[in-house]
Amino acid sequence: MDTRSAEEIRADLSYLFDKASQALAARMADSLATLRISPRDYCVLSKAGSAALTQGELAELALMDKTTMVVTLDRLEGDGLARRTPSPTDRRARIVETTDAGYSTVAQARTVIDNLYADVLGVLPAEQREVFLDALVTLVGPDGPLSEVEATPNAPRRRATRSSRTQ
Amino acid sequence: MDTRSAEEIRADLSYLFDKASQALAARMADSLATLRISPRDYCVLSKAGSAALTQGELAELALMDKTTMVVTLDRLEGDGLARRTPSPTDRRARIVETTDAGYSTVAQARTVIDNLYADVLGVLPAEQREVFLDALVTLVGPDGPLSEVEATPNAPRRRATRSSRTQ
DNA sequence: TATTGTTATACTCTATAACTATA
DNA sequence: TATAGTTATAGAGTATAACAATA
Repeated sequence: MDTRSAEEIRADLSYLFDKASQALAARMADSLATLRISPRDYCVLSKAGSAALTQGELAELALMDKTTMVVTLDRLEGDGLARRTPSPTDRRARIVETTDAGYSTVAQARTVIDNLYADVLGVLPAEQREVFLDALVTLVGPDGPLSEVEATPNAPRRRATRSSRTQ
Repeated sequence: MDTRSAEEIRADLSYLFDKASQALAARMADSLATLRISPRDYCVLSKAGSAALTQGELAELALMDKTTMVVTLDRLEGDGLARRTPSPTDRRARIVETTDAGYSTVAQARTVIDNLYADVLGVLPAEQREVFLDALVTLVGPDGPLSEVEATPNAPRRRATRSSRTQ
């Protein structure tokens, strides 16, 4: 797979983070697939459960676009895990509620995820595990060098006009 | 940004890895943009430099599709950083060479990346830094729980036939 | 006029299929 | 027949624009 030496790989922080992130995401998706939901479904469902939020509020909380939320809720509602109820105070808005089946799925998902994290972090001795997590929180936390996700997520994503379609 | 408590965030391994990976990728892209290249450009350019590889070999080494390599090399060649030369032994194949400008850019990029990594890891005390990197290598390494990227990268990505276009 | 949720659609990214020229 | 590189394009994901109903 990788023809580089162990030292070279250890020095490649981007590779280490990317691989860790992707591999864990893949295992997470596989695990949650047994419950017929995606990681995003879990994210939305678990956040919707407690509070009575509108779609827009939920989208903001889950850091996704409102149009992506529409698609996600369409599927969750179709699968009987969530429900859209008209807001009593604003006839434009719709409150997202988790169904009983949804609560059950979220509970099972929590167990699945806990087991996954335990399995992954279990390979590290307890002491090293704590140091590792502390370091990760330091890097990613509000004052850390990996705090911001800002800038250049992809490309401008602007709609093409006749004049901008130069490339 | 994140309304969760510090403990909740510390317990969310997916979030920590995703944010670390994305934030570092963003900083990397920003840094390399000053040299007018993308992270992928650097990856290809640095691997092409030493050996005299064909496009296909280079694509395999860089873990990308040969069609993606074509697009990448089109741009690198257009920018005068790489060159395609006919293979002396196989008239179908083309050897990828790094130009003098390409070598210069790679050298500058290495410095930029080294500085970035030093800046990021510099927030950790030396001892913690070593424990952290050891742990990361353990998790991601060949015998670790985050070794494989396998399975379900996205969706099947098969061309639609009349019968499969059910969804 | 501004905002909520929806629909339609455009843009990026990446990979599959088909093609040309060799082997 | 099989393979290297190319081109065309499909598929997935996600965001922008426009719209209807309501504030």
